[in-house]
Amino acid sequence: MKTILLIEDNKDVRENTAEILELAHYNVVQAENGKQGVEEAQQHKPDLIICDIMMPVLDGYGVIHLLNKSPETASIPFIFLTAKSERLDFRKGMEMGADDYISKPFDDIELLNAVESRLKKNEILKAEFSKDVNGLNKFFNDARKTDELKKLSEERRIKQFKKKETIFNEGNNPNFLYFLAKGKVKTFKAHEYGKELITDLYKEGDFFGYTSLLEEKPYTETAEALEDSEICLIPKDDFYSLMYGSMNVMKSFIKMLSDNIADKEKQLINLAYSSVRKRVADALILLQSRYDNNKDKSFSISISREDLANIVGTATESLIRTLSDFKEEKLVEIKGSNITIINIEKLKKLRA
Amino acid sequence: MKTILLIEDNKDVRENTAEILELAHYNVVQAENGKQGVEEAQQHKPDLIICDIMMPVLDGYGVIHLLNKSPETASIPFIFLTAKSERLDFRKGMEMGADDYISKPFDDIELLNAVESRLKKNEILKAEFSKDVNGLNKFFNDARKTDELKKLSEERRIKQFKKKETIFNEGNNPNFLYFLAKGKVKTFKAHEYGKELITDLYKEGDFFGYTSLLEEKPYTETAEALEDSEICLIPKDDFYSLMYGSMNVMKSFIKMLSDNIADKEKQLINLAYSSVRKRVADALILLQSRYDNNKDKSFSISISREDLANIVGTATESLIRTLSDFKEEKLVEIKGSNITIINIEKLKKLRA
DNA sequence: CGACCTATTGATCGGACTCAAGGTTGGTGG
DNA sequence: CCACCAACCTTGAGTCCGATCAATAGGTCG
Repeated sequence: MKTILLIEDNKDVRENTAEILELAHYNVVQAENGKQGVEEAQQHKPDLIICDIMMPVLDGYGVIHLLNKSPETASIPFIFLTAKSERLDFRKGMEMGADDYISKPFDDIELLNAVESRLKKNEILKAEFSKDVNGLNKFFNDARKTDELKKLSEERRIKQFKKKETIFNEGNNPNFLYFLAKGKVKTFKAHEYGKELITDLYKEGDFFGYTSLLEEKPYTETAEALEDSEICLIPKDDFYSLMYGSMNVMKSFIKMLSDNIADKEKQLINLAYSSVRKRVADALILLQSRYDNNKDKSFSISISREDLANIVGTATESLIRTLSDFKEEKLVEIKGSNITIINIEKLKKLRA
Repeated sequence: MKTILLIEDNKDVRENTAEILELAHYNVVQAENGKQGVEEAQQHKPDLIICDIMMPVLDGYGVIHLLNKSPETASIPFIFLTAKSERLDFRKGMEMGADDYISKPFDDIELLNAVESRLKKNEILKAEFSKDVNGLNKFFNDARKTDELKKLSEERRIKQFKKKETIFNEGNNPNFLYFLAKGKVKTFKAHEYGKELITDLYKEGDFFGYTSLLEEKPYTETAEALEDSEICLIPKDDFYSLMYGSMNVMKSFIKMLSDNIADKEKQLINLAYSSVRKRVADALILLQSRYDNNKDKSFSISISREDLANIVGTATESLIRTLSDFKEEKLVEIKGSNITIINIEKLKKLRA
């Protein structure tokens, strides 16, 4: 059940409004002034806040300003309630980050509509889009379902790519966001002849190619299918209108990008100071975490030695020698190009 | 002179409004329907758009939707003009990314106020916050000047840090955004005893420590003063309210973070496949680009060999040998801990 | 001026790269 | 269905870059 925090100094209005909301099966927390409201918000983490503007002690603007100070409360949908439907008020409220506006007097329908549409919008974004790329994907998937743009997704071009086929090239100008419907894809940067460094690996359900769209610059990497794949090309315009259409979407992106930076920095220090042996262990664990879906059984993957070497950032031969060592130490099993991880725990200890 | 695009189908209203704006010394481009308006927007790149909602051919919502499709036009401030001050309209408009709302009939003052406040807000952000950290800094500086939060900046704590003093530690929880008023600072990740990798270098006027704030996680790196420094500690709440307060700020951040990722990826491939010699050349160029202010004279910097080695990601001795080579090749001059770059061109060729 | 830190040079060692060759695997066409 | 080819995997030997250890020289700060 959703919790709504209602901040309103007029007792009649407050109780009336609360009643309407409660009849619609919301859990309502009431506060009779701004200061109390802020405290309740911090304590209860409501799903939505409805707040009067003119109040003693601390007015509505003050409330939103204080709540914006912490990321936790800043992302709670915020609806202003005001007696005078004056434009100036409204403008100030919107600038400070309110999501909606209801002017008194209002009827039940109007109130509930605003509340519901706001909650629904936020729902999409709630599913913690932080950790990793998966977050982004979930976000896109969900967004597509509800967004008005969904009609566009139906016109999406689906293209087939053969194993080893190039999807986009370093230096090209980005025109699409890519969605991997089926298969596996790698993105890499080329150095000299034959030397690549794989910057990312994608699996079914992943989106890729968005960093260059965000930078509005040519691709700095090349994408290639690791196996036969089906890929949807989503016009960049759709991506942009989705991106720039909502503050919450942007928040998710900022978080995701920061995480990405942290990852790369970790990778940097490993490349600088860790031995190939450690880095190979790391790469195997990365593969497992990315491609393993039933965590119960032991994980195996078919990957070319060259690709694996390019993840680690070493020569193919060096990689193979390390893998052979791992085999002797009974950490992995090898059958052709297929690698099975037997002892993930030992591998994890090894990489540190 | 600022250019304003006015999209309005009613001839009287349009010409009247245009006249008001022209009297206020704006350059006004007129369009009499949505379709034409979009074309004009793409062609003229106006500084602001005022647009009616109800229009034949293509209505105001259609206009904003189309403009949002391209980053160039998406960032132009957008003001809706509407006859009916209905909440539903307004709500829809705001959701689609309009920045403000003016309802007809309006008087001169109201119109001009809205226009000016919007232009001013955008001004702050216009200065291309892309390329590098400098962008961020400029942004913060400008933002501080105009933002209502400026009063808070006066209560900021200024702290003195001695050379080699730690500012924050890996694993600590972030509570501040740091502003380097004077001195030099490095951030680095530690690996084993004595092995560090410098992830960033800051100079006077730079902000740092924001990635961990964005991630809302403990620091993944340590910050240390390279020389005696003066640093302002800005409470994280202030940072958050600034961040989450505006869509444009967030856009700048997204761009900046994407650029940062691209940088790190470049660094990654260098660490993986380039020789120490190349990487040293690269590091010297980095130092020059970061710390050189009068580009005419040859650039010199005083930096410990250990720190330089930690930028490159190599052992101190290896770095020194390479530096000695460079000295013999007349690329640099060395006096104690002071390094002067003599031939930057050759260095640049070398690093590739 | 002495203690301590930093820079430099030398010698040695080892990890990882390169080149080379032989073994496997899988796919294709006869 | 088999033979053959190409691509890939694996192992070996040699080499070199860069790390490490050690010792000395140069600077700096109290």
